[in-house]
Amino acid sequence: MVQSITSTRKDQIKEVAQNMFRERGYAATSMRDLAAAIGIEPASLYSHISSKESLLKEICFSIAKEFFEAIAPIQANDSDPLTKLESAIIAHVKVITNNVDAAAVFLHDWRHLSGPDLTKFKRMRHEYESFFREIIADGVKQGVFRDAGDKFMVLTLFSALNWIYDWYNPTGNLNVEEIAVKLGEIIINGFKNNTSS
Amino acid sequence: MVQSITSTRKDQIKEVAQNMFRERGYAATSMRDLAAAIGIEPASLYSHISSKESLLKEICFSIAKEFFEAIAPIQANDSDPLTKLESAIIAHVKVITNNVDAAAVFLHDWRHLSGPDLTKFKRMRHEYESFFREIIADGVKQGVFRDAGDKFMVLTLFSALNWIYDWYNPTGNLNVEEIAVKLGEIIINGFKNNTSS
DNA sequence: CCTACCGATCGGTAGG
DNA sequence: CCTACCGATCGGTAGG
Repeated sequence: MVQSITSTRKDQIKEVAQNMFRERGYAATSMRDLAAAIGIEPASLYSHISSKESLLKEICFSIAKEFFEAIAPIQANDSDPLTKLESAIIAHVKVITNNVDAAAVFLHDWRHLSGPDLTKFKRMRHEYESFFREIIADGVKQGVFRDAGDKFMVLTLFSALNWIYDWYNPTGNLNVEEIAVKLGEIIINGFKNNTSS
Repeated sequence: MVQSITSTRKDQIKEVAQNMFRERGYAATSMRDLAAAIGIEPASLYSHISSKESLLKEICFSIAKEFFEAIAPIQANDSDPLTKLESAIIAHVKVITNNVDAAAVFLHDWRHLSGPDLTKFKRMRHEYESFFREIIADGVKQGVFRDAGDKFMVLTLFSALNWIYDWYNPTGNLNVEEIAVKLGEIIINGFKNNTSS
């Protein structure tokens, strides 16, 4: 019913959809649920979007863009693997905590994309992960990180980072910066090669 | 069509359901999909189960039971927090990797439980997490773990562990034991208080 | 375990 | 953005 001043109706649909998709899942959210939450008739949604899946597509790809933009400055920069990984972790965590709903949809409901969108999504995700994998591989090569296998380490890294949306509470007593830094510390400490220290 | 010798039709339904729920999600899996995969008519499913949700319930609670059984011997034992956490992590990871499908359903689709089952599920999960939280709190108190806040640490711990179902491949080149131990090492190393070393 | 079927709900369209 | 509506599919039951 109430529409914020800066957002169009389409943005509002996207926001409400993100929230409902996160809470109930894409498949379990009907267009009727969505319309009711916004306060319009179900059929009216189609004046702004072309299909339920197109809505999912937009959510997934716009948050993907945020992830890439967040790591771009780090990619450009040529610091050591440790500093680089630390910045990348913080950047990644910030994107998630600043967009919990969209991040949850991105991390789960992408499965419901189909055809070329699904293919494109997987390609992007792989590219994104490669950035982290390379930093880790460099760190291992330079002896700063223990060698647990870079593939395994990336998986562990994203495992630790990607579950945040499940428990992060924007109104809780930990702020984004604190979470990002603390989480980064724990993981990096876990990766560090301290057999030699 | 083909029914394994040791399992009843009901077990078979449960197994196929676990797999389909994991792959497509509970809401996106229809009883018709399930019946087709088994090779019987949709209506015939109801000779063995009472409803779609009861199937979800059985999956969620039987894996919950496995989690509790896995940590029971560790609970009984009174070793130091470090050893205890290590064993608990390994036990937890083993349950997940030995039951990837059920674990995925347990970790995600429990949301679709309702009424008293949902309440009971949440209570059990909280109890399970408390076991880990206490070990961590002890470790922090004794100075073996850094103090990042035990609530935050448990969240980080489960974040790192619970995503495994998403990438673990039973036919891959890492076996369960290796994954469990390596993952445990990384996390515990991350928790360790090495400012004093 | 099957045939036959139910009411409810789904995503989406036509036409204004 | 709404009214009116479509064909398809849903979980599940009756009765054998």
